[in-house]
Amino acid sequence: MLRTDYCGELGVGDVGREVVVSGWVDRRREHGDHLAFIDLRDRSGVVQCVVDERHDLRSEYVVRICGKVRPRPEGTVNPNLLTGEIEVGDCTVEVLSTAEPLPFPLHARTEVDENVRLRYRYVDLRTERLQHNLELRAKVNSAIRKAMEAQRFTEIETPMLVASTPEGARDFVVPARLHPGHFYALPQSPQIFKQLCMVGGIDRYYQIARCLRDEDLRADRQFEFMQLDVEASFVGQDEIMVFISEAVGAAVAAVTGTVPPEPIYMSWTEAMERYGSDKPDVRFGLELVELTGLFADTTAKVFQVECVKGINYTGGSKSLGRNAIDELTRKCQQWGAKGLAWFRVGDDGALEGALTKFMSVQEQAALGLAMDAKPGDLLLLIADSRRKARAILGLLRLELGRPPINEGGLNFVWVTDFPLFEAIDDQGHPVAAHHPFTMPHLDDVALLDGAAEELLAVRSQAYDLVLNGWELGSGSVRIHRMDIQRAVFRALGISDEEAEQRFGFLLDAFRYGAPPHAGFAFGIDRLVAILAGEENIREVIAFPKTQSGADPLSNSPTVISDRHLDELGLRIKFADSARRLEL
RNA sequence: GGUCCCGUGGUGCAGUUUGGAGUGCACGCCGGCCUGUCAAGCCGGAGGCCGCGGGUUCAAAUCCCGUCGGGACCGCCA
Repeated sequence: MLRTDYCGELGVGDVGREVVVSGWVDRRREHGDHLAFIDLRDRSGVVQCVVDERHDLRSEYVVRICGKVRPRPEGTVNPNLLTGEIEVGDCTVEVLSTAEPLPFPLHARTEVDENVRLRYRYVDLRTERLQHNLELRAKVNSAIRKAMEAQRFTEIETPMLVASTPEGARDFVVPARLHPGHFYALPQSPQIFKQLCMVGGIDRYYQIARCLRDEDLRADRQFEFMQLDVEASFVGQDEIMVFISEAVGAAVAAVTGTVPPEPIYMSWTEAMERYGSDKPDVRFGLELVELTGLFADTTAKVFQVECVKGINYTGGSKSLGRNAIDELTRKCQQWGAKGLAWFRVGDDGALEGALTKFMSVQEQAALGLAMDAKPGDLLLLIADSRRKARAILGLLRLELGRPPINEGGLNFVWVTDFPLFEAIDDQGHPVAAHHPFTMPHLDDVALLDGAAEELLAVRSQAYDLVLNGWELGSGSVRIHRMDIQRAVFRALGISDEEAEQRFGFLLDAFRYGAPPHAGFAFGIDRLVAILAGEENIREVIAFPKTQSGADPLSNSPTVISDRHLDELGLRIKFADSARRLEL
C-alpha cells in the first residue's frame, strides 16, 4: 500500500497507529548516521518523520514512509506546524523516485522570475500558494454550480467551433479542413447560443464556459478565461441580479465562510461622474469633484472647456514634490490629457500654483471651497471634454490611491443604466456599448429615431457587476421584439440586409416565438483572484500564458509543417526567418 | 501601435549614477562533522557568454544604438 493517510491530517488522535505516508521530501535535517528528520509533504501539508538509519534522501525525492505515529518528546513540539504535536517514528523509507535540485526554491521568500516559474509550472504547482489558489478555484466552481442548480438552472454545453462574427473582440480562428478557405472561430462567449437556448425553451441556462478573445493580455486578462454564463426567460434585470448575487455569494461563502456584504447599486452616470470609471473602486475616497459651473465665466483659457473636474489629493502638497507632480502630469498626457492643472494649498489655506495668476480671487476661493481644500492638500484638475476629463481623472485616482486588491474587504457594486451607445464613430453612427441585442430602456425607445446626440442619451437595460474596481461581468435584458431590434439596427446604421447576413440565424429564431429573456456572464478567474488576494489572474490559472501570449512550458505557439499547412489549404504569407530555421 | 520597469553562478539581490581583473551578500548545490532538529548547526568546496548583437574607449556588467525575453500600463477587450 502506498498510503493510509495524508501527511497534514495526522494528529494526536492518530498516536499509536501504524501509518503509510507518501509524498515529496520537503526539508531534511540530518544529524549524523543515526538521526534524521524528514519533513514529508503532500497536498495536505507536512509531517515530520524520524529516520534512524542512513538514507540518501535529497530534497523533492518522492518517498513512501511506513512508521508509527507518536507524540513528540517533551520540549520538541512545533507550534508553527499543524502536525507539530506528533511525528512519525520507527520509519522505513522507500524511494519511489529521485529528483534533481529544483530550478527554483518552493519556499521562496521572494518572488521568482515568472518566466522560470512558467517554464517549470509543474514545479510551481507544488508551492503552497498555487495549491491553495487552485483548491480555492475548485471550491468556487463547485459552489457556483450548486447555487445555479438550486435556482433551477440547467447546465448546457455549447460548441467551441463556431462561426466568426465581425462584432466585438478579435476572434481566434481555426481552419476548416473539409472546407478549404473557410474557418471556424473559437467562441468569445456563448452569447448567441444561450439566446437560442431561450428560444428553445430551456428557460434557465447556465454554463461555466471557456471563452477566447485574441486581444492584448493584461494582469486581469488571458486569451482563454472562464465565465459563469447565464441566461433566463421571463425575467428582467432585477431577477438576473438576484441570480448572480446568489451564485457569487455562495462562492464567497464557500471560500471565506461568511456571506459577502450587500452590493451597492449605482447608475453608470454616477459612477462616471464620481469615480471616472464604469468599474468604480469604492474602497477609497479621492472622488471626482465637479467644477465646470465654477469656471463658467472664467478668463483662464485652460478652463474655458466643456468640463472641469478635479481630485483633492489630501495632504499631497507635503507628500508629493515637484518631480512627482511632473510625473503625474506626464502620465495624464500619456492618457490623452492636454495637461494637469494643480494647486498646492498653503498653510493659510490660499492656493498656490502656476494658474492662480489667471484666476480671480473669487474663483480661487470657490475652488478651495468646492474641493474642501485644507492646508497641505494638493488639488489636481483636468479641463477637457467631459468624456476625457472623467476618464483621465479616473485613472489618476487609481494611480494615487488604489489599495492592494486584498485590502478593504469585498466591495460589490452593481452598475446599472449603461448607455445603449457609448460614442459616435467617424461615419456618424453610434457604437453599441454592450451588444446590438441589448434592450433599451422602454422610456427611451422613442429617442432611437432621433439625432446622434439624442441617441447617446438612450439608456439600456445593461448592468455590470464590479468587485474592488475589477469588472467581474456584465449582462443585459435582450431585445425579443423585432420592431425594437429593427430600430436599434437602424440607429446603428445596420441595414436589414446586413443584419440578415450577420445575425440572420438569431433573427430567424426570434420569428418562431422568442420569450422575453435576460442574462449575464462574469469572469471566474477574476473572482477567484480577488478571493485569493492575487493581483494577477495567472496566479489562479494552472497553466497560463505570458503577456506576449506564449507558453514557456510547451513552447506554444509553434510553427506547423508545410504538409500540415497543405492539408488545411493554407500558405504562410509572411514567413519569417524563425519559421525557416525551425523547419 | 505606444509609454515605463526589469534581465549579473540554480534562486533572490547588491554592484551600473562617477568605465579600471567576474568584486560581494543571502539561499540552494556538492563533500565532511554532528543523536532532537524544524528556514537545524559547524567546516570546506564547486559553480558566471553580467540576455544577445553592434558601437565608443587603452579598458565596458557599467556609456551609446539595436534586438530578444519577462512584467505593469495606454490603445484594444461589442
